[in-house]
Amino acid sequence: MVKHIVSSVKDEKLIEQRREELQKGAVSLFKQKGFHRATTREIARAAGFSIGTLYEYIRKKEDVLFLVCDAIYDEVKARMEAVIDTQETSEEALHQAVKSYFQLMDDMQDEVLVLYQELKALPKDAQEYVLDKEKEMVTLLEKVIQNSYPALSEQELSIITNNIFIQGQMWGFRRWILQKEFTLKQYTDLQFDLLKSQLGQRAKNHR
Amino acid sequence: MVKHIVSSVKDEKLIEQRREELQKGAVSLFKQKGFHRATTREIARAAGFSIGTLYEYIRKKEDVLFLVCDAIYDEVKARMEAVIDTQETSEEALHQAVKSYFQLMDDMQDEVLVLYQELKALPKDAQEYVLDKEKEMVTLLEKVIQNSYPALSEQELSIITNNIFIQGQMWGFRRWILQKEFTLKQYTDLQFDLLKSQLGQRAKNHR
Amino acid sequence: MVKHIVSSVKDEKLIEQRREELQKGAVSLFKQKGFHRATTREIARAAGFSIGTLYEYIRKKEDVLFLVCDAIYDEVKARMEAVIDTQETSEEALHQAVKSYFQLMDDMQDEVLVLYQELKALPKDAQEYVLDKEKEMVTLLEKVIQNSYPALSEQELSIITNNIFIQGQMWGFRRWILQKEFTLKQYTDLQFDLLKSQLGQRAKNHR
Amino acid sequence: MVKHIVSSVKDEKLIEQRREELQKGAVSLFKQKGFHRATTREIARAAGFSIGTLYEYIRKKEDVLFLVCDAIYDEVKARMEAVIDTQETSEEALHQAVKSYFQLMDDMQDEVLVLYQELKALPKDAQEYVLDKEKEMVTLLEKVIQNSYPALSEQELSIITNNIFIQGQMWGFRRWILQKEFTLKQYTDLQFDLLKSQLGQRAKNHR
DNA sequence: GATGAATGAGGCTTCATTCAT
DNA sequence: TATGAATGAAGCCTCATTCAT
Repeated sequence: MVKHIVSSVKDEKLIEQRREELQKGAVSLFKQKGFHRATTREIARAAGFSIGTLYEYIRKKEDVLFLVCDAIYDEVKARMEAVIDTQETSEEALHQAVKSYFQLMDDMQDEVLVLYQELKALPKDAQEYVLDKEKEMVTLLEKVIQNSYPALSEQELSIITNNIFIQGQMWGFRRWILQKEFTLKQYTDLQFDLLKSQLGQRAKNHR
Repeated sequence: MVKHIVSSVKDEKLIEQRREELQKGAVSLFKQKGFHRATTREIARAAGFSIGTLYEYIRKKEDVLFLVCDAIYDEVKARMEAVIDTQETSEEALHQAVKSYFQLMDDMQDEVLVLYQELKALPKDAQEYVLDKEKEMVTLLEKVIQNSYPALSEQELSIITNNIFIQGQMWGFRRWILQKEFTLKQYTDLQFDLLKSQLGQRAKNHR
Repeated sequence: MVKHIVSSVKDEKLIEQRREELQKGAVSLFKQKGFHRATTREIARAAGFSIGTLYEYIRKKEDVLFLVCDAIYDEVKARMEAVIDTQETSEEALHQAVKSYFQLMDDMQDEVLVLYQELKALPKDAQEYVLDKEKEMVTLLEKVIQNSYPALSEQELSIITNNIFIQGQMWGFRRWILQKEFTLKQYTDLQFDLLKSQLGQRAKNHR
Repeated sequence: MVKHIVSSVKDEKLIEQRREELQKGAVSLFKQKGFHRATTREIARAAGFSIGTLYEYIRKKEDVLFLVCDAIYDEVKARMEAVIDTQETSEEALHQAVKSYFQLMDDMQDEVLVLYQELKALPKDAQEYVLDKEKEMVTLLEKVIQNSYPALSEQELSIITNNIFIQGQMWGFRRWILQKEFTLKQYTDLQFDLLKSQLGQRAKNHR
């Protein structure tokens, strides 16, 4: 459970449950109107409770945003961990990972969009807290790449991972252009091909 | 001049001038607080005139955002055109273009950030108008790449261009991670190296 | 027991007990923040029970104020009666009475302050009920003065008594000025001296 | 003009004027319902402007209370100064002063009541600021008394002045009892008589 | 009897926009 | 054309009170 946000309700189980309802509702609301345009009353209604009850579980409207961002990252991360094997060392494992990651980004485009748009509306400390979670996700990808191509220099590994990571996010974020030109499969295959060119090259160089 | 935004002032010269003051002020304001948190009064003050005068040159607060986004894209585009040679066909020309583009994204990180954050706050039609300008920028990069590597398939060209375009924007947008690990030069060199791996490979394949 | 406030609890003993806890907590709370700024939740907590339980013993927040004012007057009155002898007729008895009364006002400054500040927040009928208790206290003082100086006219007696009564209350209420200039003993002695001048004079006149 | 409260309006004259309207309306409102029960909208309406305009001249609801308290003290003080001659040394001058002061307290009972009830709702620093004004009023009375009875010790002078000051305020504050028993004239005459007894006595003692 | 989660009316305050000067 | 005072809709949040457990 998120320790950072104070609730006036005592029952921890209930807090967990209500906050989940809250996130669900809020994400779908923020997708439509964004955080700033959503009113607290709308947020409450979207979550299925009254404005009074909303404020039993948060202190400020901002807290909802934090909850949402936090939950999105948690879900993304959980699903990445479920789907990505950090032990395997084959090129095929990397292929799998990239496909899974891109699929995940496709599934969660709206959530990722919310993240991109609203993260900066959080107070600095909350931003950092949330971005730390992002780093863990990047690290996950990084491991997989390193397993398959252990010869990469630190910087090469880092920049390649970042590129992949970003390309996944952009699939949803720049859907207005990318999804017009490519299907997800095409996008995935093309990017993986390009990735292999880079990695193949690097592997040689470092041998 | 932007035709989309109505002003009650008649003198076109004046409109041009005032709107430039307006953009300048607004960008620096939006950098700090974002569009939603900036009040119209603050916008007016940042531009150096009164709230009443502000409303002589715009109709709604949203108009300011449009003006700003539009101006940013115009500036980015102008500077790209100034710096990128779409005639040259050498690999070196591409290298120059990438370096220049990344340098530009470094110069204008704050503006790009504003764009990323606030574009979605515009009404749909304004969004499209502005994104069309972005497409032109992408097209510019695309031409340079194609000049140097004419053998690329349409999709390869498109995705590679998009990747480069995005990597430039992310340099500023994800500065909290990228600029901790890399200097701009390192980032540029590494990305260009990776790009060459891809292009070299492709070039061969298609020959 | 106070008949005016309805409780949903049947057990009279319990009511008595809970209400005492309630008063104790509320007075100390009202001292700090005043009635209006104190929330019912804070009142409940200060009394040591839950918000639900609070509402078993009162009907409205206002009831708490009534309970508190009522209790304060009861305590003041009880302590005055314990300490003031209405039988004695000597000047010394009056001296004793004044000293005791001032001492009491010193002891209960905070309570008196609450009374002064919040009494007007009660509904009219409750105000009257409570002020009747105050009158009894004034009457007590009046008796003592009359015992010692039976020659005073009705109006003289009344005004002198009121003055003493007020001077006692003001010791606490205007502590920010009086308690900077005087110790309680000095204040008491000075006021008693002044009182004697008046009474001595009056006594002569009426003989 | 009160420097302590910020206004977003620039025209100082206007501020002065609007704030006066504000005080007038607010006092009469606070008389009826007290500060806490009066809503900001009621305050605005009582002053004759909209809620938006109200907030052009104050920052917080509390500011209204400050404005009101400050204005009351200013008026009381101005009227005392207009009516009390601090040069004269005759007993008659003192008589005049007391009569005028009591008359003033009669005229301004409601205002004084507001002061008594709500002063504690102000932030500490505002309280001090306002109470300093009260001290000046006490000082005024003190001078008159000292002029007529220069022989009084410092403490005697101080306590006697305080008593008079308080008796004036109480005439309005405890009207429910005092104004039932006395007319203003009676109250004034009786209190002045008592005062003379004290002063006469003291004068002798110190001669 | 005791608890505390749920409720929603209503309070305070902000701020985009208008309009008289 | 420029100004800035005026407006009020609408947002955020609190808190007295209720009621199911």
